[in-house]
Amino acid sequence: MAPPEPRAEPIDEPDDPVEPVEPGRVVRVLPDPPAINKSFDYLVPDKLGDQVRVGAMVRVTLHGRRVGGWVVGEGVDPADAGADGTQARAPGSRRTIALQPIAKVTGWGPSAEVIDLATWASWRWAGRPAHFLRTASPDHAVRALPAGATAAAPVHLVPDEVIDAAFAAGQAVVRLPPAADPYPLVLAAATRGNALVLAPSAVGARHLGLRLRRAGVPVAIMPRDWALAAAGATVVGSRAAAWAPVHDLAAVVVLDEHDEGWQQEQAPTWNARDVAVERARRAGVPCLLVSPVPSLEAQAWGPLVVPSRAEERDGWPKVDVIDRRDDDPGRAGLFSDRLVTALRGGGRVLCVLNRKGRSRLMACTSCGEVAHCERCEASVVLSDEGRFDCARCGTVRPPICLACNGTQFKNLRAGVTRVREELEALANTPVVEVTGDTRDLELDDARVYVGTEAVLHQVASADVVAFLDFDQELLAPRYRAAEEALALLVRAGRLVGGRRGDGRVLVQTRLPGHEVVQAAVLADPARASTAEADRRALLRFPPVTALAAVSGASAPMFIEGLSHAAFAGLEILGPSDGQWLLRAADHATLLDALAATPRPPGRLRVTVDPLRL
DNA sequence: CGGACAAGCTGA
DNA sequence: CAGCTTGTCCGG
Repeated sequence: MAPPEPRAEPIDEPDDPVEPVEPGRVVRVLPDPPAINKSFDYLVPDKLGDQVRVGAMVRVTLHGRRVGGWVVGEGVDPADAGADGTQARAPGSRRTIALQPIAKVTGWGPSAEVIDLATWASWRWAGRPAHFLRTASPDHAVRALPAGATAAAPVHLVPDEVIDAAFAAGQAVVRLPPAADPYPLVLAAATRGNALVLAPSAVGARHLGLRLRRAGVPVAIMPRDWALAAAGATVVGSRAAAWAPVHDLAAVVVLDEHDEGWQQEQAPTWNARDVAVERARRAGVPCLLVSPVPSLEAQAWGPLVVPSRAEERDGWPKVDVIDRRDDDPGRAGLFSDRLVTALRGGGRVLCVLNRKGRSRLMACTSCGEVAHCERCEASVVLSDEGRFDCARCGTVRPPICLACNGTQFKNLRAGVTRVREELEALANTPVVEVTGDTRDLELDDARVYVGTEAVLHQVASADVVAFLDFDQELLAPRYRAAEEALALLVRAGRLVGGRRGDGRVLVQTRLPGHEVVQAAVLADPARASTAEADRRALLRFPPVTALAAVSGASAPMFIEGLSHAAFAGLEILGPSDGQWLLRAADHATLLDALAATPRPPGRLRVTVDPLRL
């Protein structure tokens, strides 16, 4: 033996060599580093016996080092080892394993229900269970749960046939217009027991929670009140709260279901709305998805409950459409007379100009029509070969105006900084520029703002919201562009209020007849969604199909394995820019194929339900 | 993840 | 062939 060199760090491990284990409680632990995609069995020391249960967060020794983990199973028989789902123990190998004891119990963690949900999510978004369990875990160790909150105090509930219809359906998509207050619906859910209520922004969720609390409802506001949520209360939060513990789940409500923020941007691209829906399904409790502009996904999921025509109309803003085809397609295009009047009118004006991305728009010099794809309506760009290329569906056509057969086109674009200066001159007042990374400094000083859509998030209210170039939203080369554009109008509508007030939304466009514009003008979202549903069906985009994008260094090998197995109903498209696209008629076909294909080592990025292609 | 160990690359 | 880098495997 080498001379005992003093160890740099004294690790206390008195019971080093574990002897062949006699009876005792054994639990299965999933280590916390997501890369260890495997669970292991551990012994429960007697003194920890009362704290170790499924969902407990523990620390264990793995390969000589301490890692955190979750107890995901109990009462396992160590004889039938091979602890994980991915790889069964080699047949014939009968080796007994010297089990290590659990080193420490950190505290409470996600419940068995949420652990099962994480297993489902790892299939649904091709991710690691540890990733979801991390999201589902408290940010500080929870040693003990507080006393469970008692039943809600009596609350005055406004009888409302929309609410009744929604809950009667068990699962429903509730279409409430932008200016409508969803609070009565949330309150109705909370009076049924411990509800899970999700709102897209943390601030909005907090306000909602405080409002419920004032009404006497016991409320846990996530992520701070994790322990209270686990003990029993109505749980309110934003995206991560889809994973909150809820003691005796009675109902699920997702507000602004259409919001793209529900989906996580990096893989696994899980969607909180879909997690909430699955949760409600598993618990057998009512689930309501609320939105002024229900997504096609939601509409494919559940029945639509709609308020009266009059109520819905009142909840949409007055929308003025300004047809820019009448303008000189050159410089004056961004500043219509109507806009100038609004700028000089005295109220607070927000001007929205999304200059993100490289979207170059071409307009016909003779008639002003924006060059767009004849197949899918997206804007097209002039390729080096002198043809129009559609970035969305790939259709190529000769550069001829679809409206007047003109062959001359002008490149339209404007920098936001110059626009700010011009607005300042036109309005004769200081104009503040707001972008994604603007801090909320002297924001309320100004009367006129200009910026990307961030301006709609950072300013609380306005008299006028003007979209300087709405075509950029309508024609963006993303397959969800129409839904995203309508969502912007919803946001604008909330800032200016319903049509009984004085607020207005100005839409400058060369496509005044576009169904998204018409949907807002007529307060009828169905106009947009029926047109969009047809287009998606034609192009075989979700929700008619299910998609996944595969990229990264080891993508070629993964794709090879996938195509070798020749899964029925799975299409493999690409590669384009090093990215493959997988398409199937439904998620089950797509995800079962992904799950059945071994992952090669190396970087592999699988994006299920990509928002852009 | 991170340690163990095996298989390759380099240098004299 | 030592000595080091790079890769693959595996953990209870």
